[in-house]
Amino acid sequence: MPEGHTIHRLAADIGIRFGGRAVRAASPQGKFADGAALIDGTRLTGTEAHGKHLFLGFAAVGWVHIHLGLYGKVAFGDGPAPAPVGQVRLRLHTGAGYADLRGPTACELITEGEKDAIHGRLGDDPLRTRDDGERAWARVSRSRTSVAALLMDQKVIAGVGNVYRAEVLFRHGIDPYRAGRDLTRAAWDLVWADLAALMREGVRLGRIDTVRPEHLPEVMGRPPRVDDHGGEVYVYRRAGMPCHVCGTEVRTAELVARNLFWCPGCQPAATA
DNA sequence: TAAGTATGTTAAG
DNA sequence: TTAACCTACTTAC
Repeated sequence: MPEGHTIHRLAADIGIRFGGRAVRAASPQGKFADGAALIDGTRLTGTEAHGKHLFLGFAAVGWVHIHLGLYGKVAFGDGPAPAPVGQVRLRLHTGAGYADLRGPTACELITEGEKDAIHGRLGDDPLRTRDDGERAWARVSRSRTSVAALLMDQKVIAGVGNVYRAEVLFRHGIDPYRAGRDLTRAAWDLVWADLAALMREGVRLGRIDTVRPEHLPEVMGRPPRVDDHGGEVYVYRRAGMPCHVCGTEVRTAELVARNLFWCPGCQPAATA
């Protein structure tokens, strides 16, 4: 689940459920027992997301910084909280509802200054209205690194993960191995705007859908995709299967320790 | 029961 | 560049 859209959605959902109220906090699993004890009973004063980082503000204490990593999850429930199931790092609850955090890479209490430092090392986030992609373009346009690697670099662009990376490159017919500096300004502007739109839709739907209406399965005569990541996509995890648009076999390769997917037909390597 | 996999990041070498 | 870490679920034996 966790690319930037998941985190922004969590910031909004936690804000709606618990914002402005005194909340009870506990760490049933024990790994965040000290932090939970400090915020327990204090008021949640704000929530924020930047890229894949989530910040829960408790003005009286500080910020809870959460990073879900690869398999972290938050589960919500209504009513009084039942006995915790599995490894619950942090449980927030009121009489009206609860949220359970499991498996995060990070769940820690930090100061305003430490939070600023995290923002400082993150790049532009397509989901933050204050970010326009200029800083990201400054990095991309000067880099010999592949655009596929740049899109995964949180210092360059924050919140894009393996799914959005693969899908946005497909949607713009960009060869993932093309160097950042070989992208045109116009191509970058389209990629940035598309990421903002796709991810905003991801926040709204709670899943990653990237297939244009004219390529939807009911139009193309193929069965709807059933995949555990939950959305309709062009190339992500479709290695060896025919491209929805041109029929070429989707390829996969490892790039910076992650699985890259692309269609060589729709995203041809530039020829000199 | 064990192994493998996952939308991620960091620290060690 | 490699390994480690966090959890739950699926697949293989």
